[in-house]
Amino acid sequence: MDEVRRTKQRKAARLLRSGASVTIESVAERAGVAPATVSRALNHPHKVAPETLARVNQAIAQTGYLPNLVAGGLASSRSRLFAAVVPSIANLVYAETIQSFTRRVREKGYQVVLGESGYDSQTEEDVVTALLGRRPDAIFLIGINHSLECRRKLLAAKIPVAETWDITPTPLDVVVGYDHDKVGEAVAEYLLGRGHRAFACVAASDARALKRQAAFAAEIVRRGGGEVLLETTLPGSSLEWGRQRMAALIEERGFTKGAVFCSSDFLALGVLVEAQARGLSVPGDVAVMGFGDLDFAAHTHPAMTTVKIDRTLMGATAADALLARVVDQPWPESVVDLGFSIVARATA
Amino acid sequence: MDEVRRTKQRKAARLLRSGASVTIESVAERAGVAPATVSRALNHPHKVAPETLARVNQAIAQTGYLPNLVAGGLASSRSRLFAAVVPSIANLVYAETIQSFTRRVREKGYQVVLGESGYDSQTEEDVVTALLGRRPDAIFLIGINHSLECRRKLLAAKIPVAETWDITPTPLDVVVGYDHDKVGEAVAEYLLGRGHRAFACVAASDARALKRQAAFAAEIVRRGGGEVLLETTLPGSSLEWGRQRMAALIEERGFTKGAVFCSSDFLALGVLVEAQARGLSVPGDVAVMGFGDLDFAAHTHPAMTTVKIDRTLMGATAADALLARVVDQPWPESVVDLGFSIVARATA
DNA sequence: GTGAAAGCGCTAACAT
DNA sequence: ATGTTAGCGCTTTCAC
Repeated sequence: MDEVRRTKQRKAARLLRSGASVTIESVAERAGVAPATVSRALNHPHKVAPETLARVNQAIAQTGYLPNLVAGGLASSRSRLFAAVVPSIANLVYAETIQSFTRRVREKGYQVVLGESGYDSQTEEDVVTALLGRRPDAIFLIGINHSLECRRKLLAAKIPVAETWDITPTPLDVVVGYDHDKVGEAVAEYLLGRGHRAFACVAASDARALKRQAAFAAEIVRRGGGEVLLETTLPGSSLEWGRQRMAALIEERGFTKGAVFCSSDFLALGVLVEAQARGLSVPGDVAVMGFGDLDFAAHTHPAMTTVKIDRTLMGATAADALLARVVDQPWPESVVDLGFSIVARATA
Repeated sequence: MDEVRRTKQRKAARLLRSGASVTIESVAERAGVAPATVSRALNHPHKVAPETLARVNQAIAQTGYLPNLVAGGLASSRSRLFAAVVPSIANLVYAETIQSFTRRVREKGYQVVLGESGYDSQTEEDVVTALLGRRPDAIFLIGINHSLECRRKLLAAKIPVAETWDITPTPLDVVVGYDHDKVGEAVAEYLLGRGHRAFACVAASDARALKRQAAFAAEIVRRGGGEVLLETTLPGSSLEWGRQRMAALIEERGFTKGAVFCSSDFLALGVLVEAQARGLSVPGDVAVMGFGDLDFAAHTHPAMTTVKIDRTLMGATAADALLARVVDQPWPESVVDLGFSIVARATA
């Protein structure tokens, strides 16, 4: 008895300190029902009598009760949290993917914890590990290259995993993306078809951009287009680096006539600006091709020819796949190829 | 006894189904200590004997134990989670703020749940409410305009709140940003000082951009610069809208000589492109001024004159303020004015 | 349809 | 320095 009293005292002290936050118990008392009924009213309203439901909802409104999802998550082993890790939040293409992903899962009552890998697989592993501690119901990743240890941890977590922005026959779970080799080849074919005879390729040094670059160069060679001048930048992408690499192409390699394929629209915009600033005409002297079809691509001057990737659909599809798996609904495909398309505009 | 057995059976069944995830208890058994000791080894290593610590760490490594932060959060009433809500994730300026915020809090072992308000205060309220259910230890917001109900809920949550990207003498808690009125005035002064005699201002219709626009126009008038042609776009910012508004300025308002102040660098880039596409010289005919000093601004052609905002510092400072408050360390200032600076380059 | 009871996996006094 | 104990606030059988 004495012990019980002491416990109550401690509890009271804590509540006082924490501002006596309202719990399911206080709502239950007010509504004259058991806590379990309040829980049901919230999570399975159809399992509760209409009038009881009304009383509970009234009590909730009166108290301003906000269910504690941490407690709920622990009790139900469903955190209603999805984890997402991207190379960089400040890269528009990933930001847009995250945006559509976040919106879609939010519609279903899930929230997103965000992590950033900085294009580094060790960091990715660390971030993934940290996020898994939050026991997310599913996880969203960019790319298919993860450290062995990272893959192991992901598998051990036994949750749905979506890999995106690439494609592979052997995904960890679901993969939704497109084929970078095919992009490189398609661009090579397109540029050759436009009659260009000299080629360069400026790519950021991240795994996927380099894959496109390699495939592009190989295909140009295979089709008799000759050697491709290769330039790379740090991962990420910026107008500045595009200008820089184009300047190098012109000054160090004498490239003033031909087509340049860039691994991102920002890089391509830089190449375009640098060419124009030096008095070269685009596409007359140099043709420029971007990648991504970001918002601005259609509105540069001249309008940018690029490769369109549906980033929004990619985020939404990954979300749908994870959502389906989380509730054990069928989601037959484990490999979703969203493809890409070449958008022919004026720069190439 | 029978009951105990039934319980154990249920537990066993669950573990089997869930893959028998390793808990603090299994680690404790393996290390030959009590669960509390494992907890201490993890959270207060200095409170544990070196050799015990070693045994525990070994057991952790052997089992691949990953502490359940959900359970930990519930037990300690510290979720080690920060919430962040921004108008749009796909807007570079917010993405960069989130990036520096996320990085800084991660260093201290916190994670970030992300929400998006879509520039709408009702949506903001909904998102904030949902995130508060996760019992974050602190929350990061953009702007100082929140619905009354939203403010109420924020206050009721009794957690540190950082408002950013604006300044006010009456923040909910801490505010770190800069003064939009002063920006408008400073730009007016700058442009007048450069000898311009006709003015336009293209602004996205979000609260802060409109504040800058109004202050700019008022200051131009006050200093005898005449009426300012005002154009607005939807919230957000894009090159496309910049071109569009500039086209309207030229065609509908006959604006072919003067200075245009834009509420973002993307908008300014659009204005620049449109002017150049129409054969107007920049800054000869039209001067263009942006806002934000995004990466690309220094590398457009001509280089863009703009207003520099330290987005990275803003995110990091907000993070520091919240981190300090969460651990009850002193953080004296409740209003942090990061200021801004005009970066005079070639377009204006 | 509703209530009682038993945890979810961890932390934090408290006792030793 | 370590173990014991009592919850954190909720969900979920299981009875009724």
